[in-house]
Amino acid sequence: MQDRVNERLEARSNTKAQILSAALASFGTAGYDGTSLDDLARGLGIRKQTILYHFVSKRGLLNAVVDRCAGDLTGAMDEVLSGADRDWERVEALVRRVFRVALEQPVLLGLLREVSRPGSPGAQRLRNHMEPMMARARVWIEGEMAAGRMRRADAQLLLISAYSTVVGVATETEVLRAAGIEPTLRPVVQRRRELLNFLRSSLDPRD
Amino acid sequence: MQDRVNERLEARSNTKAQILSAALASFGTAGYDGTSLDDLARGLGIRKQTILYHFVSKRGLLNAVVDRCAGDLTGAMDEVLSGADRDWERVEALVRRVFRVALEQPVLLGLLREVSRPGSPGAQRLRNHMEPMMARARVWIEGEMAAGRMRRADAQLLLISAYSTVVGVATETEVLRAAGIEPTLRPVVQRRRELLNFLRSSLDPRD
DNA sequence: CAGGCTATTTACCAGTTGGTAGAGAGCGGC
DNA sequence: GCCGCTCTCTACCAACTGGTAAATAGCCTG
Repeated sequence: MQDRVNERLEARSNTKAQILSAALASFGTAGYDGTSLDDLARGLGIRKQTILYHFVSKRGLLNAVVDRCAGDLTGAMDEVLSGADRDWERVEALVRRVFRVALEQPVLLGLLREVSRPGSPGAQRLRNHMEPMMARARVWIEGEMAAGRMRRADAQLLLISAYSTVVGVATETEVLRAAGIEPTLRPVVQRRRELLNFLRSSLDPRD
Repeated sequence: MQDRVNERLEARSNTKAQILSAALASFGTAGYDGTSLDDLARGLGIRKQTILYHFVSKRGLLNAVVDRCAGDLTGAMDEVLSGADRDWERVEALVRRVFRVALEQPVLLGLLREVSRPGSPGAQRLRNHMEPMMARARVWIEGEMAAGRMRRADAQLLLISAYSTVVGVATETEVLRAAGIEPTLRPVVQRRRELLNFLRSSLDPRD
């Protein structure tokens, strides 16, 4: 009996999850406007109305996708910000953790890129997710600066610079592919190193 | 008589040029799929069929826009590559020149971003424009390396890294705006400095 | 077995999309 | 005065868009 309930719950989340991940991929590559619900459904072997049943509207689907991605990101950042690392080590851990998420889920980067366009539907929603996390990071950094454990700098601008570097990885991967080069880890690792260097030179008091 | 001819020619290029720049702005902000010919025409106070008369199809319009932008970019690069600067100075001049184009025409960056997505219509066309210029730059850099005037490095990867940094400026501007910060020159200048530092540390033999 | 809930379907719709066909206006050359 | 060229327009269309309404089937509970 309970098995049956589980089975149905699994079946539900299965369809829903499949729609979600297919939508993530499509929004991230073809863009929001470039994605049609009919195509999406066809790709999954279901009818468009099933998508609308689960997510009410195309906009609702986008929101759900954004929510999931933002959750993955803020969750990862949360782990680090609740962790034991301190001072500069924490900054480094944060960067490495975010890059790890990005590398594990390349499609996530595509969506991030698509949705960071101002005026894009979902831009506001992404911002609502990221802002508290950014504010938290900012408060922490500014605290470190005040305590003399980090050099003084514009924390806000620093964070945005870091964020856009991560999104920029998506751009670079695409440029590489467009240039006919199968993307490797190398440029990504290089970007990460650049970002770490930049942050270290801005923040590390030992420099 | 000749006046009349000129007037007509001017009128022609006027409409066509207006369509072109409006399309550039719309493709760069709303994206290709997010741009409708009807809206575009309405914004210009003309009928959609006038657009189609001048550019045959929506795709044709995109191609024309890409051609213009790529022309601006390769033209700028061409100037420098035909100029008097040598060695590292030439690299620096190249970077500064390209950034100048990007700053003078922010919409161009938006289009570049839109069109660098692989699978995007126009991606191939952009590539066809950029490739010869990239190849030329690469040959030159590799020559400098062989002559010992630059340090050895992967010229191809270096160029792509530089290119995606420029495109990344578009991303950053948008992220800034999405974060509610009116974009200023500062982050752009910073990106340019970062890129120059990166290139210098990779190429300048004096380092 | 009746009733209700969940999930998916078929049938349908109004609005928008890019694009075609063709008419008309203004002009210069013959 | 008429032809032909360039440019812009009106009229129209088939295909597709996101979305609504309602039917159906399977399952659990009472």
